[in-house]
Amino acid sequence: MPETKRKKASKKELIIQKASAMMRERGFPATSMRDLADVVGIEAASLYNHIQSKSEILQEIIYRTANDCNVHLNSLDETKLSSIQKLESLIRFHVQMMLDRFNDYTVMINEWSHLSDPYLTNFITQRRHYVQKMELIIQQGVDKKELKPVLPYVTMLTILSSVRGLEFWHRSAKKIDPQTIEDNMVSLLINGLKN
Amino acid sequence: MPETKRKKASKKELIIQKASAMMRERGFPATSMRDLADVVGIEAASLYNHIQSKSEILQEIIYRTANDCNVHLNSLDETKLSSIQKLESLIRFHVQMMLDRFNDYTVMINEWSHLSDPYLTNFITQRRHYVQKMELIIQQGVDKKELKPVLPYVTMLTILSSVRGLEFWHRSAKKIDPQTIEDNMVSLLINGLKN
DNA sequence: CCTACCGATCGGTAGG
DNA sequence: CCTACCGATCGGTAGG
Repeated sequence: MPETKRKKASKKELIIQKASAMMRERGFPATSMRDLADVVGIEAASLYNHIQSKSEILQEIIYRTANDCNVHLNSLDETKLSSIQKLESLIRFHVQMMLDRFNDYTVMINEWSHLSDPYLTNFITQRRHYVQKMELIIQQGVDKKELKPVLPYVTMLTILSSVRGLEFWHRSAKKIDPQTIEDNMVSLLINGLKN
Repeated sequence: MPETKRKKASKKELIIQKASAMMRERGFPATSMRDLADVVGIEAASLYNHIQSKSEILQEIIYRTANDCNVHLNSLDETKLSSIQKLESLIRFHVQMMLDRFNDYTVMINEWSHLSDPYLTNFITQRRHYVQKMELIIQQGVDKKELKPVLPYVTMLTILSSVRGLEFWHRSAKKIDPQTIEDNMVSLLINGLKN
């Protein structure tokens, strides 16, 4: 029955969305299924008609988000952008993920260690590949003299960490608009890299 | 009896040190007093002869670490360093905190939200003052044309976040030595700021 | 510093 | 989707 299935799917989405907000705020271990059920508006036991376990929720949030990051990074391969343009695209993409999908993105970078195997191991592998591809882009920029002779590893860390820092901005009441934040971060990081 | 007191104090230190390592790894909520007691080598109930509560351990770790940061920042007021030199000193101090006192520093920046009031409110206030002083240093550098016309808020976030990113480096098996990491981060950030 | 134990809460299941 | 409930584990205390 499509109707039933659609309703179920959307209820599952609601659960995951509320869980994402709660896990971002309190962290995975401090998020109880009873509190989650409360904000969804059902009893704790009823959650299990839509999801299999608390762990499954975390897996869904993290794997979807990680997948979107991978898709973006891979799409850069098929472009003819310069290294510096690729880096700018990466920075803008991550800033937008942090701002537009705040809960999911923050849960991914803060709570991944609470995944259980084999999902934990798989995530770590995915992330290793991701940062290696980023480092390769930076290395190519250095080789072509587009970038200063920076260490790709340190540069990659600095870029991803700076975006992560926007979590702090997001929580605060600062009245700087998102586009200004994005542009400033791009120029600060890119200026430190340009040759 | 000084002897007894000294012994007790050192046992308390041992408990806090082991707790710091465990809370860094798993987070505060996922750190159980029974697991902590195991690595200390006593029964869970015996922990309470040395500490008052699980919360007290978190408070001790965070307040000591925050205090050291405040002391360093305040010491800059009494120097005649330029804005850029002050920023470099700040970056080096935080990198060293992250590398030398990895557990404590990481617990502070990742687990502070699990403090309970009034410690939580007090910590947030302290942190707000800290970042405001940092922003003032950056603003002064902009005013004196030592720095590019960056936004102090975004710049402060970028610096602190970049240091936080070293947590990732610390966990990895990268064979870059600490001094190289520190120097690279200083040059990457300072080069992006210099006028 | 231990044994013994408390009430509360956890993730999850049975059965309807 | 609910009521009723499970065993496990939590932070912490009493008493010695």
